[in-house]
Amino acid sequence: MKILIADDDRDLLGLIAFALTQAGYLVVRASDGPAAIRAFEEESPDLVVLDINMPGASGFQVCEAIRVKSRVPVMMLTVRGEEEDLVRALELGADDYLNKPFSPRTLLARIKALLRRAGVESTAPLAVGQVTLDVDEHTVRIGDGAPVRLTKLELRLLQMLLANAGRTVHSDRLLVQVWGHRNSGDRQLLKQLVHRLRQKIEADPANPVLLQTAAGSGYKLIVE
Amino acid sequence: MKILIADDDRDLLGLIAFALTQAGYLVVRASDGPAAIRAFEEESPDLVVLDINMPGASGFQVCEAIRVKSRVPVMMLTVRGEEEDLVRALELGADDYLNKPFSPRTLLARIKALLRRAGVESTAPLAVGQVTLDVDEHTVRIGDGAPVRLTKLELRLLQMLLANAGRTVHSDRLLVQVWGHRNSGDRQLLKQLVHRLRQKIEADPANPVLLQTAAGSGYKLIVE
DNA sequence: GCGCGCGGTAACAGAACGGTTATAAAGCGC
DNA sequence: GCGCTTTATAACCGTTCTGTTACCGCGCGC
Repeated sequence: MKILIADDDRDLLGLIAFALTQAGYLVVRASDGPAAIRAFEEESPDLVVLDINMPGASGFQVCEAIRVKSRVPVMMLTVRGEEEDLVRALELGADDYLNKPFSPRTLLARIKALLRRAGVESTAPLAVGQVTLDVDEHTVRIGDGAPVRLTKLELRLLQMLLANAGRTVHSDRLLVQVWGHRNSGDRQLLKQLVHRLRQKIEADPANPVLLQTAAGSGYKLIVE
Repeated sequence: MKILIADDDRDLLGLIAFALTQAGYLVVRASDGPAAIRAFEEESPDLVVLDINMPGASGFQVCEAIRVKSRVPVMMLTVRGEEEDLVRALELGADDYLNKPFSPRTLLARIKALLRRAGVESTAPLAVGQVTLDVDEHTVRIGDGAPVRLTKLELRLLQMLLANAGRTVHSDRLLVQVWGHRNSGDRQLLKQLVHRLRQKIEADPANPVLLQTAAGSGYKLIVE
């Protein structure tokens, strides 16, 4: 699990990096905006921690640049009291924020929660009920059938449904998690993706058993 | 999603309630400490917003009372500069705080982030008396009957009635909460929706037991 | 009686929704 | 470039949902 941290305060950067490394994460550092954007593109981390106040490009700009091409979880570091900054960050697509000063323990807890929510916590083969998902290989196996190859989007969709197995996941949330945007007009994309995924994982795609529709809200994966 | 707001400033209370209602949340109000604790127990909200300075029992006491029996997310409203209040609130288990004065937009962004962080996004089935409402699945169960699918509007209506179970909800309020407008000519919409909902949840739709008419004002849900 | 307001019911049409198919555009290895 | 896979866009169809119109029955004041 790779985490990118961007902050111009070298001491703080070192402290955070130490804490995260201890916790078993791989840490990439950047100490200004442009470096952060470059590092993001080169390293494609699983999570990004951004300070708002940075030389070069502010955390806002970095967040915006990241959001254009990715839905990776972003955590913002803010100064207490700067409400407007905070709101702007959240509206730009940041997933969580943390007021300075904070304890490394708090940061770690938040990062874990964020990763869990994004469903990227474990890269190992993920098995729930009949469905066994191998994220590295981009394959699923249903029961003891042959592994089936999935595309990037199919994988992400299935990952989300698997992370919430048995519960309904709303279309809007799926749109955000899979594509990173929420234009409600893009329901067609989801329709298509679900259709294609059903062709691959359902014994009878016309009568889905695993990937069921929750009319009016979204989809859910049935496991027993 | 139900939110309890406790503040002794009626104007502020109204403003917040309006903003949150517009954003699609169900709002429960309290204007002093004891009322807040009572409301918390009766309504079991998904999130609580507490002013620190309140007559009866301070926000601290309310927060403490809530924390004894629940881990629901709590947001404190503080006056800027009162650092020790803030620290005390966080130690008592508050999850976030907001300095007065704040904009409704700020509050909304923070509440969203807090809900996300708490992972409350998927609401557990909401049960009052005979009626069990599962918002995610868009279904109700009456007693131990089979789950019945509801449409979006039916769900919203039932949600509103359930949130005010036992009390009459005025037609105008239902119109605003369900459709977002108040053209009094639109009573017919409500009539229809009530009719359709009764077909689904009443054993004998012609003689409603659960969803009763309050002649001249509105409707109410009977629970015992 | 009559007219009137109110709530309940029925019926229908347009909109919205989900599934499916077809086709275009983008990405990628060669 | 070429061919293949993946992704996006559009169109069609059947079903469900929703808004509208109309009508019925009841209570009430006149």
